[in-house]
Amino acid sequence: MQYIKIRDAIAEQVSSGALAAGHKLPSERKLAETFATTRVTLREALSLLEADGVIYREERRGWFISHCPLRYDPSFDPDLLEICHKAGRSGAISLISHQHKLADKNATQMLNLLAFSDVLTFDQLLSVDGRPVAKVINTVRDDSLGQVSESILASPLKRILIEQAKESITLESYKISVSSLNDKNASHLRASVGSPVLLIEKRYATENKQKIAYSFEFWRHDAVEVGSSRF
Amino acid sequence: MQYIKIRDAIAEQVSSGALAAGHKLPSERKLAETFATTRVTLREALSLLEADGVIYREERRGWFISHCPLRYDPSFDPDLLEICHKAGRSGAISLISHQHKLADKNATQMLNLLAFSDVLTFDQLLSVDGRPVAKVINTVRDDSLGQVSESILASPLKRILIEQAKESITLESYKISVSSLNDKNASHLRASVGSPVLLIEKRYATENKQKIAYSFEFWRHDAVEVGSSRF
DNA sequence: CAGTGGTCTAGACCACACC
DNA sequence: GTGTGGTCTAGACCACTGA
Repeated sequence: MQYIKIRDAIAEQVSSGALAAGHKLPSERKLAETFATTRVTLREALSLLEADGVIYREERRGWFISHCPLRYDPSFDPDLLEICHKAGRSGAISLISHQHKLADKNATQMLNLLAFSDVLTFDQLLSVDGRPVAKVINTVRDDSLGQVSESILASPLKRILIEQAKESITLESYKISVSSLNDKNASHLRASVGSPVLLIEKRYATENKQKIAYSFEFWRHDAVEVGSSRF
Repeated sequence: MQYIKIRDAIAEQVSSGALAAGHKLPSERKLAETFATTRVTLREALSLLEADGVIYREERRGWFISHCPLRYDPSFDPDLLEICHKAGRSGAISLISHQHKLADKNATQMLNLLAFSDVLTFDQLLSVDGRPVAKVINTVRDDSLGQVSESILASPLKRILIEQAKESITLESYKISVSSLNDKNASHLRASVGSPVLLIEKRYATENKQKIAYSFEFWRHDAVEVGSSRF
């Protein structure tokens, strides 16, 4: 199993510090030549390293050394920007798009809506040190927020709900699973279609259990690890 | 992008119910012929489906349709066997191996041990409906348990600690990340080296914060989803 | 023992990133 | 424009599974 040896050789280079976080690996053709193999086998090795979070791929740009992952405690429901700040990284959220629209089947069910209700949906991109690491798809009941300006939609959902909602709101539940990126989400994250991601789903409700909002966060899996804060 | 279409075609077959959970897909050569492509491209498509948890691979045995994932709330620290039971599935834990030994570097640090301390380590395999879905590697301070018989080591760690430890013990912290299987762990899970897994790390301590035990659970990622119980 | 999956080769063409 | 990564072909051999 040649690709195991290649993986180990590259992993060794990374952990020895010969390759620093954020640096680009040599081209696939050069690496294949270095290890006297073909690109197919080499890419097998690189995919393993990607699965382990040692390196990550940017579509058509190449392979890069991963940074230390962010720590994320879902039950505590932290502010995404605060997580970055506390880790000494520079985080930024940009608004990709937003729209008031009729709730689709999924939204109707998740928010317990009547037929023909409106929702506000907005997509965000979280970048850390300039690299897009998470795409967030938010959906909020249209009648639960006051008038919100576009600039506010580039804040973390939790912050928006706290500041704009008419009632006090808490994280009701969350779910974490492994998934893969579709076409659209992949391009925002400069990733390839089908790249593995960590999917974090969150639901918000008022104190008397009325469902208000939910979000899907698609995280590049090398960029985050989930755990209790005390860890 | 041929492999996207192949993925979608197979996913469609699965969600339509034409292929039931646990069933085996046709051989790669047959599928490749069906979709008029080569095995390399076909396997690309299958890998995507695997990443999405739609199907899973058993080493040299082929590809199978995934079951509904188990729900796992790490902060609640559920009993693995109870999770299965509640989901109407039949779960079983088997003891792979166990050993009293000198703590290695990792154990010394995780348990805050003095040099030359002993630990008890034991590896377990969790099977659901006959399929091995998680390998658990446990490490416990040697001086914290009474005499334990081998049969007890086929119980969930939490249960062992509750029943056998001299003091009362709680889950101190946990961590969840995406990882990949090494040689040994892969073979116990009938998986391939490098298969993506969900890694759940847990640490246990006494009420006065003395670290007592920790475990690494390597889950086939199609078999589990993590979330708050209220979800 | 037949067929399967695991691994690997040695190419090819294209669209895109970057210079 | 050059080189890169993304995708695909058409094979091959081996070790193992399962009948």
